[in-house]
Amino acid sequence: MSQTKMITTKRVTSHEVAQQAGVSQSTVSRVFSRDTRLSKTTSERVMRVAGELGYKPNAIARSLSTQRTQIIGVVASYMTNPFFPVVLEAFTQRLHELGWRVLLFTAGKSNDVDVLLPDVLAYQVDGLIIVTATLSSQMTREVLQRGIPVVLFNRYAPGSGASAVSCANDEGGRMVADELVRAGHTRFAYITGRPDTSTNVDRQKGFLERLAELKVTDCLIEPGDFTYEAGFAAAQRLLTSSRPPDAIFCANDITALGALDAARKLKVSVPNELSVIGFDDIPMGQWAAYDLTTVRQPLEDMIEASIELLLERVENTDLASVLQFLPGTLVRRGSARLSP
Amino acid sequence: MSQTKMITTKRVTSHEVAQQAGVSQSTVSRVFSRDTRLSKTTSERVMRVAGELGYKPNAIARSLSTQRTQIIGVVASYMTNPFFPVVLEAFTQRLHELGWRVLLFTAGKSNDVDVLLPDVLAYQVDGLIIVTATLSSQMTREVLQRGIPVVLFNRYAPGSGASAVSCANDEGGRMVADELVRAGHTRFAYITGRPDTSTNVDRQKGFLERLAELKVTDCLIEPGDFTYEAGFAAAQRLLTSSRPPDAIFCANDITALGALDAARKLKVSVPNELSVIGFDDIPMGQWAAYDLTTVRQPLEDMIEASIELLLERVENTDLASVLQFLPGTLVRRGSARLSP
DNA sequence: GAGTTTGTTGCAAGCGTATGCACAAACTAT
DNA sequence: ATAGTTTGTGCATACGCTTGCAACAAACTC
Repeated sequence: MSQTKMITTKRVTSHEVAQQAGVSQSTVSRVFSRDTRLSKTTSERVMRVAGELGYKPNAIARSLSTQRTQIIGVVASYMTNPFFPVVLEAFTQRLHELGWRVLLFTAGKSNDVDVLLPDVLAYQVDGLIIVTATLSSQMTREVLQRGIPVVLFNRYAPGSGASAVSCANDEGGRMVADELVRAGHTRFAYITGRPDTSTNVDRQKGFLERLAELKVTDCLIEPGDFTYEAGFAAAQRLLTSSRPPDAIFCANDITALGALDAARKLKVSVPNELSVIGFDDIPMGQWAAYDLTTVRQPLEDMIEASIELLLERVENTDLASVLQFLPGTLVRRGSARLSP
Repeated sequence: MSQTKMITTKRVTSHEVAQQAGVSQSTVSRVFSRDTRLSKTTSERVMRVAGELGYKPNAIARSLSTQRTQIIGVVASYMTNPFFPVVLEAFTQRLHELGWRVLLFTAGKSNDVDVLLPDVLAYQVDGLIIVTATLSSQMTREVLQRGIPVVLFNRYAPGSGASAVSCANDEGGRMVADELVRAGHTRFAYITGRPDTSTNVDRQKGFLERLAELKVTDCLIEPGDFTYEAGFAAAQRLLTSSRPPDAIFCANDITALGALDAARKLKVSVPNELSVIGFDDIPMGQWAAYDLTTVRQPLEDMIEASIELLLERVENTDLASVLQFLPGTLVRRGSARLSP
């Protein structure tokens, strides 16, 4: 069908460079793969000719030949939560610095992760980073069986065979409980994220466990889904109830911002009448309008760890999977009362 | 060096499927490229065997053979401005639906667009979408010379040979001027974005031109850079000056949010004492804390147009480049006074 | 029943690069 | 001078797939 005459396009290949430079194609190839045992003379001549012709090695052909694409697949979505774009940008940037390319996939309403995974695999990615959603265990198995290492970021699935890097979410939840109790709060609430995520489960678990240890039993659980809107609605429900809480821990920052705006709308004074604490430490938390107290995830370290874990396993497929939890730190700002 | 024994990994190729199914390799290939003239019998048998063996066509090999990678390169950065993540997600999603993959590149401090472009090219992308930053004209030329169509999103560079899709920014600026003047404002200000972007230039130009047409000459220009922090600082400077404006037009929404927070901090009542209007219509503008009046970019249409423009040119390299401007719409919310 | 058309499938030549092996030239050591 | 070593380059094949061309059997046509 599309038999358009390709008049202009003239891809320069290593053969042409070789011919112009009076060497063999293999020599050109060796020049570009920095093969040591090449005379400076030829090397330079080839480079010069290549430059003149505008030759760039064809990464696709190289991939086919080396059985390595130097491509990492990244699955990320929910870009309306500012946490993910920042993570994505950092990953892309860092991987690029290390000589890897990023093939981006976004899960969404129409396409589940499991649905788009075959496409990921078709492109022979050397490794896979999953920032949003989780793979079905069946899919994980299929991927790992092909010898493609997987790292889950900010989530984990023990026994799946996938490695994972996550914040120590339970510990974070405990820190928040400590902080709020120490500040003298008595009536607590937790606004959840999506209930099927390890992130939400652990934050909630740590929070409630620590509260129990401190002999606090008065904690409402209000359902949310990690969004601003859910946070707003949940906080509104809580604050207009017969016995409103004086401290709210939110499953993530964006939820907390929603909660803060609900408080503002209801003229509930923060932090005098109400403390709100989030989780993530997204840039917006620092904005004057919010000044959000939160648990900071050690993003840089988490990303660095993820990449290291992944690339190690790209090099050596036999390495066992690893779960890694990095500690968060409480960042005290204006949205939560301080202990006296 | 890395001569690890690949014990587990057994990539299934079309040859193996062919052998198992008792047909030739080409037949297997034809089955997977939906070649019509194949008997149902063989077709189904091949499919069944392929399923059993877990065969997926190797996209890399296919790319090499067809001279088409089905990969679109996307350059995007500044993920802290919520506008871009949303755009990126939409692009990725839509392109995936249409059977294309996205290779993501982020420009940044260390790597300019021009620096990472060679890498983009090495992977033989079939097309290029640039969401952030602009290419140097030299680079654009080099890309286009290779027959790789380029679409600039939300920015343009006339005469570069690259197509572009953008909001009618000047018209948007004019709409804002109209709205603010009609509401009875008299002392205006514009907080700029990065001055070297078409986006900023056009919004400013339209705004000022329309003000001039309406016989308004009193408009301060305060430098910004499309960030919250710059908006906050600029608004603070403006509002604490000897003769503060009563209406501020911001180069984009995130700047406007900063301006609103500055006003809040300085106890300047919005919209009574001050109107603020942004540009983009990011989701956060709807939040209760801001309720931002703004010019909405027709994102869906812009993305659809970009993709159409790009894919057209992937099919037919000879098509001339096109600049396309889609009209924005004023979204009236609470941050700007309404006309009486 | 010979000639023609139609529908299926196989053969084989690429696509652009990497790399083991062979070999010539230039040294080093006897 | 000879044998052994090092250094630099080319040859040829492989990577997994697509696709033009040809082969062939089956189904028609007259």
